[in-house]
Amino acid sequence: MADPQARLDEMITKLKERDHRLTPQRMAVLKILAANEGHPSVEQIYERVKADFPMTSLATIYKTVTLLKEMGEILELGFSNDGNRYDGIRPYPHPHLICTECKNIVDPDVATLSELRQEVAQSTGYQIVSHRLDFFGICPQCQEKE
Amino acid sequence: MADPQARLDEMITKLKERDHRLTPQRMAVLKILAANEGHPSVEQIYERVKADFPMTSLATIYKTVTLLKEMGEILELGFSNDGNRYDGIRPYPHPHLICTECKNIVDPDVATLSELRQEVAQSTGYQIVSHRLDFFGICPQCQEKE
DNA sequence: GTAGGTGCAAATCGTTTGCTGATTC
DNA sequence: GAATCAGCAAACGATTTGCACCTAC
Repeated sequence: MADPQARLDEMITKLKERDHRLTPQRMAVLKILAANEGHPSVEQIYERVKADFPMTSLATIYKTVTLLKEMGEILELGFSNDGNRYDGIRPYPHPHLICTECKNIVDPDVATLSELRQEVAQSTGYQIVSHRLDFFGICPQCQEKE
Repeated sequence: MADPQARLDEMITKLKERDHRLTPQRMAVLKILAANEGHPSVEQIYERVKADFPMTSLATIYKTVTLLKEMGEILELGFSNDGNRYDGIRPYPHPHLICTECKNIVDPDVATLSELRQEVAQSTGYQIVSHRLDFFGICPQCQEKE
């Protein structure tokens, strides 16, 4: 499930099932989201798409991202300050590790997470639907720079 | 540490130490944050303060909240959609449980959380500075309404 | 008296929306 | 050919800022 090409094909299939069209711009956005390098922001996607299609507008990126989000094909990491970030390769809740210096985002392995959800559900009576777990820190590269 | 009055006194002390003043509006904001009922938003604080001081402006609420945030006396829960929410009684990272229906926020007890941080730090080499853990679900009251 | 605070209005920034003309299927 | 999409500009909502007046200390 971490194969960008397979993920891209899957997204394309899902779009066609819903009678959505594959324009060159949209294709470029899909590729970037499926690659998921550093969990890009809309602005970053925009810059990369403009390299191939200089006419592209920000609104188009937003529209495609919103569509994929509604389809559940990408995971949105919302931030109240900076812009939101997106994960197109693992569109389900999972922990993230965010470098506060370079703003890169990676996926750490966390073994004991599902226990946490159960623990909270049992002790509170809530019906847990989703979760969000972010760790903030300084990545090894940025530590060296200091 | 969950005593609103003690927390209020502590905030007042911290403000005076920094040569900040205690205006009636600011006092009202502090009280609401120290009570921490449901982790209020700026808008909610504004509405409650206006009950006592109708002249109060939103900007003043924002300025006080920003000041307290910078002083580390309140915890900000940023949300990219809805407005941010604040915790004035436990101004350090801890898990939250958010009802997606009524938007209320409570603090669940989670035992195994500190292990998680260590696990991530060790396996990634990051210097973990902070974290954020949110669970989204439907609270018992809202479950009954359905 | 003075540093700091308040209230107002305007500015900001990420995101959304309305519309018109173009494009995919 | 028709439904969908792209691009542009205007609208939006939460938050911030600039500034003149005010007030706690």
